[in-house]
Amino acid sequence: RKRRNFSKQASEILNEYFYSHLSNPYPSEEAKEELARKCGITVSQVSNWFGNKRIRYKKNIGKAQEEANLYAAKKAAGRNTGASPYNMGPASQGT
Amino acid sequence: HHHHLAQQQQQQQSTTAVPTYKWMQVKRNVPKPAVPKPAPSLSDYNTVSCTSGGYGTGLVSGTGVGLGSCNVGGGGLMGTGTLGGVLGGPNSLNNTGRTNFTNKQLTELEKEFHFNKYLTRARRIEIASALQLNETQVKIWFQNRRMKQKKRMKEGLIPTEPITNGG
DNA sequence: CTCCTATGATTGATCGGCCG
DNA sequence: TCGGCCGATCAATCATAGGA
Repeated sequence: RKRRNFSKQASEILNEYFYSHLSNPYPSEEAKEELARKCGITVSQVSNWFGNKRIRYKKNIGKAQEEANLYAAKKAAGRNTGASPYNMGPASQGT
Repeated sequence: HHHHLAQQQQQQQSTTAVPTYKWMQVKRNVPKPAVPKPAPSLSDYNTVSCTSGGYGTGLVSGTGVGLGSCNVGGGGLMGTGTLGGVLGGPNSLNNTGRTNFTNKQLTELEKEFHFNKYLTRARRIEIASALQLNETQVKIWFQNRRMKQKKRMKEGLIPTEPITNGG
């Protein structure tokens, strides 16, 4: 069985969501479905991706993650002028 | 939407410094990292050093950590099982406390699973004893198994055997 | 081709919520 | 109140893909 890395575009979408919700990177089932559709992968793969991302982010706290955060933060800020790709409900965020 | 609160610890204005959120500090009650006992006494094996408390800043979700630290030598459910095999059990405990199920054990468990997805108390005891596993181990295995099959159904509608499509 | 790192998938075990 | 189950997640690990 050969594992395939996700497309650059998919990784981009996932990272955008992750860093845009760094305060609570736990997408709801609904959000996962949306991400899966946009990334062209399954919901399970989205779950796996976030699971790995969270764990690996924690393992690198104080290394280069902060840098990555900067990357997405800027990106999100610039693109959100119109149709933001993060319209999905995160996971009981805010009230 | 459970033990994770989007509670901000600190909001730094500098872009280079990322705030530390709760989820980043969430530490789970990691199982016992095996028992480093090169010289197991044949009598005083009762001294089970459990990593109770002491997580300091760690946000252990557990409620009043102290007893649930050790998954072995507990009580109630696992009577003779003893996951960690304090008595030098034949189990393949990893350095991290993760149990390495043997092929035989997995085979037996899977066989049982095909027979019935849910176990009864009696059945569990039998299997646990037969496979030399903890009752909890068997219970958890079935739990995970059910979830796994469910997931398979959702993706490929194919229970058991993740056949690799030739496409 | 070889060595090392990044990354997706797997899985035993944990957490909180719900039910009888 | 207690034990079992569910759904989600954690945390360690496996195997492979990708870069130098």
